[in-house]
Amino acid sequence: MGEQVFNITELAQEFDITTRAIRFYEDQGLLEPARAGQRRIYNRRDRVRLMLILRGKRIGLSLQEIRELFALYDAAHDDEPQLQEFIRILARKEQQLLAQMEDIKVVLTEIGQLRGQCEKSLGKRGNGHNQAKEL
Amino acid sequence: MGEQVFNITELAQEFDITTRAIRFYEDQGLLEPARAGQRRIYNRRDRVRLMLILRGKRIGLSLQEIRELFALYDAAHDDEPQLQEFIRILARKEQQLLAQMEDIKVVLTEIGQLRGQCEKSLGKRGNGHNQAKEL
DNA sequence: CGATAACTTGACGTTTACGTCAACGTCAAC
DNA sequence: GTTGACGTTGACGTAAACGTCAAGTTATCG
Repeated sequence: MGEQVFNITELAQEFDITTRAIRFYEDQGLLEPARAGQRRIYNRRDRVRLMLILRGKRIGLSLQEIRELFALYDAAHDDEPQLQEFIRILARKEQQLLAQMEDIKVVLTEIGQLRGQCEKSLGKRGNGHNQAKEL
Repeated sequence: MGEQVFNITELAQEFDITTRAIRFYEDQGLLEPARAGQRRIYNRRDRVRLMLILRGKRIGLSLQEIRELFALYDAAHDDEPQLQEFIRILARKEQQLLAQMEDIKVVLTEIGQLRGQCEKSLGKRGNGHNQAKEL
């Protein structure tokens, strides 16, 4: 009934990051793996944390923000002011994410239009001087 | 019939950035405003460029990527290989953006769930030891 | 036992995107 | 004419997120 564990290179390979990055996250207080001697041993919970870190990064959170969210989440279960603060942070981030999604939609639309234009001008080649609007 | 122009502080205020940032974008080859003596004069086209720069940043493009896209867009009208490259870059970025939107959706969903939990535990207070699942 | 591989802890270097002076130019207002 | 307000060009500083050695430790294989 031994719990499943991982070493640092396994995690690095699984998530396609460097071991240096993983140690850096630990330096920043985002991970606290157990040790066997001086070597780091990661359990499933550590692995989940790492996944959360990486997803946080993908949506534009800084490591500091991720750490704050971890800390608040840990504290939020029995401290009401912390819990309120947690909710506020989440709401604020939600607004940022929604705004970002709007930007992304706009850009995707424009990409589609531009690609349409490109392929058209590839088809009827040789006109060479499309009027470039305003950019 | 003089064209509408702006100076650097006007643009800085309008877009809530510093003049330093605007000059930095020029250093990086993203803007080329006219000059009146040594002072910079921005026209509507410069202003649109600045808007594009800022939107590019908001969706996670580096200044270098933005510059490349500008350059490719400029060249793409009469150079077919450039145009193909342009399309490839746009397609790649589109995939990144779609993946990012997926991440954002997941996080927004979780934020909603967490907020629900928070408000519930605020209502029926005093149980103090919610089982924190896996985080 | 020695070699090799994998891991460890510093320590310093790097890139991006500006911030922050310093020192100077210029133009209108007093 | 000088005093601000605003603008300019360097030059150096900074924070985030690692990369890149260097030098030592531990485990394992033959």
